This record gives sequence, C-alpha cells and structure tokens, in this order.
Amino acid sequence: MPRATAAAAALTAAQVLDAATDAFAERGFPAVSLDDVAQSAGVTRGAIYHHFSNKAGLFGAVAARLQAEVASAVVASAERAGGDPAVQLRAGCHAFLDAITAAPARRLLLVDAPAVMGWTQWRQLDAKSSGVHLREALADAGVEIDRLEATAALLSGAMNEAALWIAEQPSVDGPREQAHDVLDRLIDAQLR
Amino acid sequence: MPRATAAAAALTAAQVLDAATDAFAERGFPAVSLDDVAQSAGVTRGAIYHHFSNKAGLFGAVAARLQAEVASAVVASAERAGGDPAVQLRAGCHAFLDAITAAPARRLLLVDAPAVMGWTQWRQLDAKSSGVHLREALADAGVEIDRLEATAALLSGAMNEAALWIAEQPSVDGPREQAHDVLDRLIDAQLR
DNA sequence: CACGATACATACACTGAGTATGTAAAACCA
DNA sequence: TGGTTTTACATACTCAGTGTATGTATCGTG
Repeated sequence: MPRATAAAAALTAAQVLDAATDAFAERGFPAVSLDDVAQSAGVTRGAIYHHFSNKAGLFGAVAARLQAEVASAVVASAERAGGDPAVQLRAGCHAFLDAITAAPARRLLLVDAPAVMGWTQWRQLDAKSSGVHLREALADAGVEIDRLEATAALLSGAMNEAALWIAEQPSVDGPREQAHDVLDRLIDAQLR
Repeated sequence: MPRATAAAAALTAAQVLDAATDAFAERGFPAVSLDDVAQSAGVTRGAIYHHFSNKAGLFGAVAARLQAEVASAVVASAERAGGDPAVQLRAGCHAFLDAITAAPARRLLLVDAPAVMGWTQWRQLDAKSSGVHLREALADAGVEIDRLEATAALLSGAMNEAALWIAEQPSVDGPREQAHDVLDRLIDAQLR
C-alpha cells in the first residue's frame, strides 16, 4: 500500500538509511543483503531501489552521513579549543580519533568504505568533511604549502589506523592513552 | 585429463595464484569471478576449489605472497643500511613505502585485503612479515616499550595512506619526495 | 476529475559462489 | 603386476542475492 506524500517518502528513505547503517556497521557490507535491510526497515527491495541507485549507492549514503557526523564532532571540539592554531589542531585531531573510534563508524568508514566506494572516491568524501578542516588547521599552524597535502594524508592515515588499533586491543582506555600520546608526537613533528 | 604428480599439482596451484594475483590487482576482489581466474589459468573452478578453500582463501594466499615480497624488500634495504639503528629504521620505512607503492601490491594489500580478510586477520598477516621488523627497529632505535605498539600502528597507517596518496597524484615523483620528507619528520618525532 | 508523476510492491532474469558427484591418472601395496 | 586407495582435477547442480522490468495505488495538478 504505497503512500505517496513527500514527507512519507522521505521517512521511508530515512528508515532504510537507518536500517542499512545498523546492518552494515554490525555485519559488514558483503554480509548484508538488501533483503535484510528492506525487512528490518519494513519495506521491500523495490523501495530501496527507488530511493538509492544500488547497494553501493545505499552504502555511500550511509557512509556520507556518518562521515558528516564525525566531522561535526571534530569542528565542535576545535571551536571549543580557542584561538591558538596549534592548540586547535591538536584538539581537532584528538576529537577525530575519539569520534571515529566510537561504535558504528569505525569498521564501516575505515575498512569497508574504501573497498566499496573505491579509495579515490572515499578520499574525496573525506576531503569534503574532515579533510578540509585538517588541512586548514595544519596551514594555520604553520605547515608549509608544499608539504601540506602529504602531511594531511600521512596524519590522516595514522589516525585511522590508530582507531582500528585501539578497537582491537582487549582493554580500551590504556591503548587510547597511548595512541593519543603518540599522535601528539606526530603532530608536534609537523610544527617545526 | 587430470595429471597427478605432486610437481604438476604444485604447478597448477601456482598458475592459479598468478592468475588470481593479476586479476585481483587489476580489477579488485569483488569484480573478479573465480570463473575468470580459472579461465586465465587454463583450468576449471574445480581445480581452484581443490587447492584453496574458497574465494577469500585464494585471496588470502595472494595477499600473503605479496606481503612477503614487500617484507623481503624492506629487510634487504635495512640490512644494506648498516649498523646504526636510527638509520636502519629510516631505511626500512622508506623501502616499505617504495615497495608498497609499486604496482600490484597497493590496492590489493591496502584496500581490498582489510575488507576481505577482516582488519584483525590482515593485521596479523602484516605483523608476521613487515610488522615484526618495524617494531624491532623502533625498539632498537630507542622507543620505549609502553608506546611501542601504538607507535608501530600509527607509523604503519601513515605509510599505507602515503602509498595510496602518492598513487593518486597526477605526477608521481614530486609527491613521492613530499611523502618521504613528511615520513622522516614522523620517524624523527619518535626518537625523542 | 481525468491525467501524469511519484512511491512503492511484485515478479523475473541472470550471475556467481559453493557443493556434490564423477573420473582418470598416479601412488601404494600384496 | 594386478587390484585398491588416494590425489587432482572436471562436470553438474543448487541456491542466494543483485539488478531490472513491470504492475499498481496514491498524490499533486491543471
């Protein structure tokens, strides 16, 4: 029984997105069938294919939303950090590490996303959310332009790997401290 | 017509492995069917399933071999670097970056492998090849034990991301220089 | 209030993974 | 040296899951 108001349509799309987020986060992209998603969203696969281009497209929408959430957490924390560029850079990086370590985002964004979307496209998504802020903060903190891109890439890779590493450790808080500690060294190394 | 000497069997297994390496490297794991691999290896899917547990198992074997090649390149370069631990660490890291930037390994090892094998298992594979040497070199160069694991993880992530970043750039040599430069800063930051 | 467009549901086709079974050659053994 | 077992595959089948084509009810619109 199809209801067709624009509001209702947006709602089913959101329900699909939520169900897909949970499923992809818990079981990983390849293990999730669109039938699963449809069922837990209370619709049929037809509805999914109406709102999204295909399975990869649905995943892309999920990833984009999670990425945006991470980015907004980073921005919020950087703003709270005050005016000093170096302090702001550090705050943003640590906030990023914490945000991406948190539950659903980690595996989905760091492991599945590059494989499903392709690394280049995944990078572009990242560049438009957290990436811009990282480069901006690095520039403000005095990193020269000709090594700005490389610095952003290496730092970003280090933080991503750190998040996965932390999550793998039996205890959580100890490794988290270690990772933040090492991360501070990496950041300092970039500021002369 | 099945020939059954152990030597011939090992040969077909090797042919499958070679064909799979090419296919996975060129088109990525999900886009490669076992029929493709079988055909370019000159056998049927039956032969593949005889020598390997399943598609993921075949991929794992491919990844393990490539990883070993990278590791041996790193070790060779580190040995050439002489006795100073700091110099050896630097040489090994730069060799790793160059080796993994090279053709087939990059996408297969850095993008597909974590997704297909699972990040944990992929880490374990890495730990047994390049990982041990990295930790050893870091320890020799004076990194304290209580931040050794975290340092290895972050550095490893930085190098992996660097390789993918380099490959994405339109020109190659410029970015390569940049990445090595930034990498040196990261390494130095760990040695007090 | 016909009429197109939207928002789905249903039905179907096809690809590809995994498995079960068949078979011929080699290795082993009496 | 002839029979038996094991190895190394090929062939045939099943089943899940993606994508697509088609059907249909509701909504907005002139």
